[in-house]
Amino acid sequence: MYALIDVNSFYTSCETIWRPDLLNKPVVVLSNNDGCIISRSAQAKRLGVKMGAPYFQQKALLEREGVVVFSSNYALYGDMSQRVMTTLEAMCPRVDVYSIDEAFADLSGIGDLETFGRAIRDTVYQHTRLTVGVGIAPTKTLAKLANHAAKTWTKTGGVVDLSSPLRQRKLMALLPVSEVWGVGRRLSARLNAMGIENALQLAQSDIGFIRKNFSVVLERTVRELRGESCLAFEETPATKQEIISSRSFGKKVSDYKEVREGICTWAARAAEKLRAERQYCRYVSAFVKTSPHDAHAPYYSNRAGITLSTPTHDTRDILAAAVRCLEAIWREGLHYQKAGVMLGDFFSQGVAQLNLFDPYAPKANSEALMTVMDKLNQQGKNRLWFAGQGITQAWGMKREYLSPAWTTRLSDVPVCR
DNA sequence: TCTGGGGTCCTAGGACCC
DNA sequence: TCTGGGGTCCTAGGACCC
Repeated sequence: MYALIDVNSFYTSCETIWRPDLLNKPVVVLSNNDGCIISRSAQAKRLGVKMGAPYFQQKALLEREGVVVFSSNYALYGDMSQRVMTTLEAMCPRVDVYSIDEAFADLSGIGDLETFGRAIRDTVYQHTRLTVGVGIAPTKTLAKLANHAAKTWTKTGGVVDLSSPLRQRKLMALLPVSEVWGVGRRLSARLNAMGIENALQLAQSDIGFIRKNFSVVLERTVRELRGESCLAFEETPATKQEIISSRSFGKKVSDYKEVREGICTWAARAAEKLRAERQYCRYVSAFVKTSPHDAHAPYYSNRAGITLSTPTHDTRDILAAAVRCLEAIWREGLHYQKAGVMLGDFFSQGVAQLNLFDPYAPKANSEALMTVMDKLNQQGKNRLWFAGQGITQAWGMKREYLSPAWTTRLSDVPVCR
């Protein structure tokens, strides 16, 4: 059984903890550049303030209703998130941190689930003054649904135990498909057109039909709704596969130098993140966009990427590559709204640097790897750093090329992240 | 005038090789 | 030069999440 624990109105709650005078007042938090509303207190929601809406569109409403507005403070939210997760980790045997304000917990071996859910709620509140909702169910997708119910219906006291299939069906019949985790706007529209309107109908639809008309992703969702666990519990965070650093300019920019400056700043930031991950990258790309909202000018969005011959984490290399990309996509006379840098194709430093064989040969065979492993074991060097997709990618190899024999062998080696 | 900043996964289609 | 199928690899784009 899983629990999904998530903090109510996380960003606004973080702000109001330090401002008791704002308790029970309408409060919102804005995105970078004060562009959009990304968090609302319960009172702000009640006033009809929309999630994700541009600030300038809601400004009149906010002023009229006396809503208190904060710019975002990610350092604070990160810190508060840490405290919540630490509390959860102390209470639950295994915790899968899903985002800054939510985590799945494995509840196997716990007797009274609902009582335990309340204990989580109370303890997190004592430690952080933040209120969480707890949804309990046999799969992640159902736990999400239970959590939604816990938040929507106050009489639940913020905890919903959905272990019984009967209760699962009852709840699903009440919820529109759009509330299901993994079903967004587009999918909802398509499902509705086929007569699938609530979560229960989705759960009872034919797997083959879903697979044929949609994708394996939605198939997994359907199975999860039926109580078949398809999404793995991930205690250790997966290594990143790409790093993005980007920002809106907050105004229209047409000067090449100004855009280039932005690209350089973000390239440097991306390189920092890369080093913090102890990774090296081979792929560097830059992108620019004009405003998609401007009705008078045509929309332009482009990106270009370069694959370097050697993986690097050096700011200068990454910056130079990003500027070369920018030169390829730059168009004179446009008003740019946003630009950024993306890094990918990660490698890790480690065995590859022993030069026992060409680390980037695409089809290096598993025999060679076995030799490397043996040598490492002999030398007592059993600490490796793996890349994005584990060691397969560190060597520029595909998983298919690996024999099961040495995959097993690998599991004996401690992995450092 | 002002419209976030990250991420993930999957699929289709083109290039290329045999 | 024509024809064609099968396979791999890569990229772009779509959809979703918070």
